[in-house]
Amino acid sequence: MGMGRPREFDAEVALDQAMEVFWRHGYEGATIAQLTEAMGINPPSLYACFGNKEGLLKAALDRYTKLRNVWMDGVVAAPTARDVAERMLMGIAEKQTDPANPPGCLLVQGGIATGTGSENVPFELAARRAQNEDQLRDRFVRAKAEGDLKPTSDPAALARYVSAVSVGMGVMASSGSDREALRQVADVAVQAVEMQSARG
Amino acid sequence: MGMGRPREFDAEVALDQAMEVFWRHGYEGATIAQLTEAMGINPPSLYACFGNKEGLLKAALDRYTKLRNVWMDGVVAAPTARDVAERMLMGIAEKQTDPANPPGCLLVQGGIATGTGSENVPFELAARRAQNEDQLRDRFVRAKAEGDLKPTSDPAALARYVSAVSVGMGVMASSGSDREALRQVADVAVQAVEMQSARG
DNA sequence: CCACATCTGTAGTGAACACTACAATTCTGG
DNA sequence: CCAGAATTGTAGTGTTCACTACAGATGTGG
Repeated sequence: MGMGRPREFDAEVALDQAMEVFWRHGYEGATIAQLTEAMGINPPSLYACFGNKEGLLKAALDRYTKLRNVWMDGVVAAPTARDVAERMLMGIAEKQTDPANPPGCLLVQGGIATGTGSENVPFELAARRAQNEDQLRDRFVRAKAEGDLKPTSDPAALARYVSAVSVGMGVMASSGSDREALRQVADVAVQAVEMQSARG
Repeated sequence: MGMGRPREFDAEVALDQAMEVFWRHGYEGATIAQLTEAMGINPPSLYACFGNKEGLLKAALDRYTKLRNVWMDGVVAAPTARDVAERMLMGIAEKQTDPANPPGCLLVQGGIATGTGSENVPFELAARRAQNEDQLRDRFVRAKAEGDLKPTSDPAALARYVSAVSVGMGVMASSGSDREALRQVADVAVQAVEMQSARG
């Protein structure tokens, strides 16, 4: 018994193309026709490989968050809570205005509100945003234990705050704000974290 | 020559219902069937009154921003830049988790990314968000002139920052964050503005 | 009371959507 | 080289979408 005809496309390359379409048009705004054209395949190949449109989105999100987590590991490796916030927000200002990608963040652009039948998508995106927030919170908990953050500081609140600013910057980027505008936002935002630092 | 059969529904009441549907499902996620049912009218009445789906959205946005502007006038009436930021962000924490409305902000939920043919919608929302930012900026310019904000402060950057935090809070609210979580974000965010205050 | 203008409900319209049936093709194992 | 398994391109499927034609209803001006 043979193993069948081999796939003629690279699933990861195709996923990158699909990711860009979802990033630019959102889950519901992206059509199968756009996706298959960008991926360079025909609908049956898409469905055989990813199940359905939502399965394709999840695969694209997995790939997106995987790359993002590598970056986040570098962010939380900064020596202080203040530097973590600065590295994160300044990095986001850069990434979200990188002309190599659509503006903004896939975890926001993917879909905040949806029609009936796609209610699952916003939850999926929110869950992945929450992962980043958790990682930040853990880092800030450590910073507090180390005496880097004030004893009165609230690491969870700080993490939520940095996460909220990131999302806000993503929306700004997608609606045309340039890199300098985002840097200014990041610069102001970092000062709030600085105020919670022991030597702030 | 007569004036024709009079309209049997109240356009403002119908708009409120349409606003809620757009708020919950976004522009593209809202269907004409959902809109007409919520408004209590049939499609021909909708099209006769508002032109098309996008015209209905614009009318709903006009109504939304009109109410919001009244509130914003109260916000910028606060005595200091810091109090303006606090009043705005704490008020947003409350409004975006008000069970009388869908969670979040219509100017975000309405549509960040869209499919082909609705590219105009995100611009429309961004333009209305920019109005609020401009109003904040003007208020912070005044605060700087009054010596309330430091001479080194950047009113435009501060306004952008507060606007970005507002948007981020809106996304958080729509993905399930409760009022207390938003209040914590607002509380941290205000501290950055406080640092730019002359007596901060 | 009649001509006319506008609204209302019913019942569709064509287009676009996500998804798939099917037959031809290309591989592996024996 | 042949049988079976998986992928491929073509060409659809039914459904849902925004939007509208039309006929009856309800008002105003003369």
